[in-house]
Amino acid sequence: MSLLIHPVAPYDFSLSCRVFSGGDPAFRTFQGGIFSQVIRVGGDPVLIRIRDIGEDGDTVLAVNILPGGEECGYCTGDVERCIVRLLGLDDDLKGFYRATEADPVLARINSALFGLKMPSSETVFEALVTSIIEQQISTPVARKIESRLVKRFGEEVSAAGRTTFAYPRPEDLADADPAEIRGCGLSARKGEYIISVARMVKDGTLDLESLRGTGDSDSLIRDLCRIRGIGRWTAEFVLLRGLHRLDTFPADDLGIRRAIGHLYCPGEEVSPARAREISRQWGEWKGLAAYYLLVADQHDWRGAPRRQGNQIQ
DNA sequence: TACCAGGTAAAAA
DNA sequence: TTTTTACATGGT
Repeated sequence: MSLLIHPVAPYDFSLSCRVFSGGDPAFRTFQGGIFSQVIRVGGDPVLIRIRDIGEDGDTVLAVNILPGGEECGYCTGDVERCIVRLLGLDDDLKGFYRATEADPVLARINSALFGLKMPSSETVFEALVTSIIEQQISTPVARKIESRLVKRFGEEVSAAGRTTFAYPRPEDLADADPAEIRGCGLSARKGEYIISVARMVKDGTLDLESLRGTGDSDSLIRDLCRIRGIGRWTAEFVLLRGLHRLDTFPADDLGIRRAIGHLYCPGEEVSPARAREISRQWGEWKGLAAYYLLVADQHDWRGAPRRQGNQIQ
């Protein structure tokens, strides 16, 4: 099975997927121009592989879906909607570029990273688990731990001669043995947070998906912070990655403050308050601006990454 | 070898 | 009320 998707221009597929290169092929990766990940369609896990077959700067995405036999009951429309959300294909970057052109630092970055869109997680729950894993530890370490968690608790899909895994659902983690989560490299404490959130979602106490499109970002952050294990930093990343709220600016984040330091005030320590102050000029696009700054900082303008393996998603 | 890294909740002061 | 402390792993 296959389908074609035409993203809203401008969109640079290869640049936008670079964040996934180095990812575990058993879970999600970008390798040889192909993005691959297991997603759920109608509850069933399928492996999707995406490449850009557009010509003359026009981006057209060809999606290969496995398994692809007639007996597979999925609807390609659902697959398309999922991918559009996953890669942010409907986002219109022109509005962002216009809103930030007065900032000379960002204006330069925007032209270097023209067509970069911010991806999202498939579910809000996934964004929450990822963000809990990333608390305090470095990104490369977090990715390794997450990869172990996915392979241990995610549903397996065998296709194209490879074994891949869907991201664990709440029901996959709700009754997990804490020792096994601990065995993936998480602290016992983070394991408690994850199991407790998974149970609340499973038994219906907490409906994370219903947060989409409801309420202003500040009240969503306040609501999420009531959950044990979720502080402001985690809540803001859930909004950014899980709800694709491009106005959310995680000012407490060390990486963002470091990027602002490098790009706006070299040699200076940037406090969260100072970071917030600088972000004010980006209005409703603060979150996407932060993403651009992180990518620019990591890739050292337009060359090789500054630090190998240090990636955002 | 230590020490630090996209934090958080609980303990101690 | 505000300030420490423990936590996990892997890179430097």
